[in-house]
Parts: sequence; structure tokens; C-alpha cells
Amino acid sequence: MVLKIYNTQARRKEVFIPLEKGKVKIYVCGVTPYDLSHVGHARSYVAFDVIRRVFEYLGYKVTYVQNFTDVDDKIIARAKKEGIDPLALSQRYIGEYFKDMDALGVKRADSYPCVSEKIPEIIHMVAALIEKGVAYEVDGDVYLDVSKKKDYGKLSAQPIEELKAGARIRLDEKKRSPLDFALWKKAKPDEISWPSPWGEGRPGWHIECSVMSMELLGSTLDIHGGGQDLIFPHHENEIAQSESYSGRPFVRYWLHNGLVTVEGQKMSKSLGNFITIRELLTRHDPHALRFFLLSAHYRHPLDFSERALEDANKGLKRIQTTIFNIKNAMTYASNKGDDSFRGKINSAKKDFLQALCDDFNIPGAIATLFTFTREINAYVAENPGKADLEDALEILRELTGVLGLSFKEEAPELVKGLIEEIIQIRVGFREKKDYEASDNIRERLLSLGISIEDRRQGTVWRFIVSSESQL
RNA sequence: GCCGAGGUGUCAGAGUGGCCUAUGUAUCCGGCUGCAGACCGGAUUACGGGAGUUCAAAUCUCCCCCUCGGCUCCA
Repeated sequence: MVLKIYNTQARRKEVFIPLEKGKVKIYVCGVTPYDLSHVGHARSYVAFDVIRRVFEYLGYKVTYVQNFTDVDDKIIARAKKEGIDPLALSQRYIGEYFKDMDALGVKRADSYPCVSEKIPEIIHMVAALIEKGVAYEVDGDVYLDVSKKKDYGKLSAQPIEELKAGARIRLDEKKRSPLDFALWKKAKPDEISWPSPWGEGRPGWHIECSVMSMELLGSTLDIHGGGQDLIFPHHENEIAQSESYSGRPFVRYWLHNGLVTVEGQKMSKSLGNFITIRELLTRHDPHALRFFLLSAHYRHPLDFSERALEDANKGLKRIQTTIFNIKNAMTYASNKGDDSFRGKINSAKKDFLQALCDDFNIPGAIATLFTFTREINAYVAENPGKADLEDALEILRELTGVLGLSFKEEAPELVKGLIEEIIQIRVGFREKKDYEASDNIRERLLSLGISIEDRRQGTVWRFIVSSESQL
């Protein structure tokens, strides 16, 4: 199946062709770890997690790199306020970041480089850029001379003249042009710094991504991802540095996820309208949050609301119930098979993949899953064949797995046995038509988080999904 | 000001010319059930406004209105 990807630079969907057959090299911009991550961060990393899983499912060997910007103004400011070492602060929040991402089911990257570990490599690249005549030093600061990069602005489609005229570019008398940006910043007193040919200082913001991605993935990446807010200037500047350095195209496909909004406004620290992942997980199932984050196309804005999250949770429960229904139906399934149902299994898989191959249309793929669950639930109520059920379960597991959703709810044998015993007692009451007693048992169990359902084929039970935080 | 993305039914959210006008959620009706729940079936409610192209437009063209994002740290 042909995979098409929307490339920000081309501003249209393109057929994906990797640099090396069967391999995909992905670099995604990571966080600046100075505080807990919010829903906006979660969205980006969940989206790229699924993108990565889709590549893996399609048989690609994926190498996935994500950085941590552990040297930065905000980290320095925060560490100063708390009276601790900036790198200790960032290490702490890197730990918190992993807790959140693990809860959300985000697979670990192959490598998580930090700025503080790559200083010699960064200095090497800055020096090389000066040597090539595309960067210049002024009193301990080093800037990239944007005028030397003829196609500057190609990613963000910004006409350079307009950028210069823009009222928001910060004035800095040391720069030759307002568009030039810092590769190396001279240290201020009492700031974390490293020795360099230009004196004590630290790296500028953009240079780290160029150094790390090229070191770990090579001078041309297949995929470079990040939030839409990074297109300009961050990614534009990465291109300028990297291509000036290597002389080769830096990135084949640029992918940018849409931003999370709250009542239509971008969720951000500075606006103060952010909700941390941590806080949300005290009230919601992490799977529900993940499912919600996947409910809109990754390139479109996603408006956060409790209602939307609840709706997503209800949809997710449908899939959980279907898996439960299949397992339950195994106990009374026959040995027959149903060709029409097998056809539905096959088309479910085909439709699901087709949606994902169209620029990772995850909401479209989820819609095919719901159609599939409806078909399964209808089949389960008929006279299902065991082999059909097994296949349906396997495919459903496989497809939800591509979205990073898992449905494990096995109880210990002892607990299972006890609940079965109680259900047998209740069955006795029902046979005697003592509904007061049987309803009472049902309510008592429900209050313990165990739901009882009387079906045509007998009484079934399950745990109702816990909304307890997993942290 | 410049650049970009959007406006779809109660809400969320796919769909970029016709085919079966997704899907979830909501509400209502029906089936199953002692009841409840889950599930199944059905119904309800759409394409920001206007004009145009076409046998045919949510989808293409033009004009207008509105929202959001980038141009400053940002996923």
C-alpha cells in the first residue's frame, strides 16, 4: 500500500520514499524540561508515536531520536529560583516526562540526546560554519549569516523581505541582519557555561537539533517532526545550519502536528491556559487521554475539553466491550465458520490501513475500527464460530496496537474464582425469582467496581474501567 | 501588515465532484432482558454567507464574513 505524507515544505501530500529502502530515520523535537509537560506536549508525542508505529507495522526499520533541550534560559531561571543546579533541575523533569509518556503508552525513542552531553560536537559545528564563511563571531557571540543561505525561508514560505519588515523581530545591534540567529551565546555572569574558541558560553537554541540529528541519523533525515509552532524560526534555522554545514538536503519530509487549544486558544505556558498531563491523569484513564489525542487528524488543531475527553472515553469503552464480548463468546462458540464475517475481518484490516496510509488519517482509521466492532458485536450475538472469533480478536488487537492501545484486564485466579462463586449464588436467587436478593448482589459488586450483566448465554462479569491515576 | 491552517449535524470529528451523504457522542423509538447494563436495529440533526462552473458541488472558481496559528520562548 502506498504511503502518502503531507510535507510541510512541499505544502502537499507526497508519496513516501525513504532515503534507504526499508529504513526510516525520524527525529522529533523534544521538550525543554523545566516543568511538567502539558496536554499540548502529550499530543505531539502521542501523534509521532503512532506515526512511528505505523512505519513499523508497514515493515520499516525505524530509528527514532528525540532530544531534550537541557540548557536553556528558562531552565537557568527556574534553577536559580530554586537554588539548584540547572542540570539537576532538567534531569528531574526529564524523569517526570518519562513518567507521563510511559503512562500514555508512548514507546521509548532509540536515543534521547541532551544538549549538555553534546557540547564538543556543537562547538565543532559552529567552528566549521565560521570556517565556511556562513557564520561570524561578535564579541563572544556567534551568529549564522542568513544572507549566505540563498533559499532561506523555503520551509515556512516566508518571504525574507517581509520577515525583515516584520515588527516582531528583536533588535540586536550585534547582528548584521535582524534575521541572523545565535549559534553560540556568550555567558552572562553566574550562568552555566562551557569554554569555547569564542570564550565561555553556551549553545544557541537551534544548533543542538542539527548536531544531534546529523550525528545520530546522518546528514539527511527521512522525517523531522515537531509542533507547528516550531516551523518558524526553529526548523527554518535548522535547515540553514545543517545544509550550510553538510551541503546536502537536511530533511526529506517535514511533519508538523497541529496545536492543542483550549476554548479556541493555543494551550501554552505563557497564556496560563495549560493543563498538565499529570493533573489530568488523576481524573482520567491514560488510555482515554491517548484516545482523545488521536481523535483529530494530527495536522489539525485539537480543542481540549472535559466533554470531548469523556466522549473519547466512551468510544474507547466500546472497543473494550467488544474484546470482552469476543472472549466471552468463545465459551459458547461453535466449530462452524462464516464466510461473510471473514470478509468483514479482511476489509476491516484493509480499510484501517488505507486510512493510515493517507497521511496518517488516524480518526479515519478509528472510524473503521468502530465499524468493525459493530460487526463483531452483531456476530457474537448470533451463532459465532470459534475460529472466526479468534481471528477477529487477533486483528482487533493488532490494529489497536498500531494506535498504541492495549486492553489487558486479567484478574488473578483467586479473584476470578471468588467472583464466579458469588455469581453462582446469585444465579440461584434468580432461579428462585428472588430478584431483591440478586439485585442486591449486583449493586454490591458494582460498588466494588465489578459489573454484572445477565445475557442470553448466561451471566458475565467484568471490572469497570478504573479512572485511578497510574502514577 | 505579511505568511499559513480552518469554519461540517447537540458536541467532537473524517470526507476534496456523483457511488453506501463516515465514525463516536447526544436524544428518541424498537429488539434482547424479571429489571438494569452492554449489545444490535431504526430515527433525529450538516456542510459560514453569496455568486459562478458542471448533467452533478460539503468537495472546483470568485467575492465576502468569522476563528485560530506563525512572524518573540513554545509540542
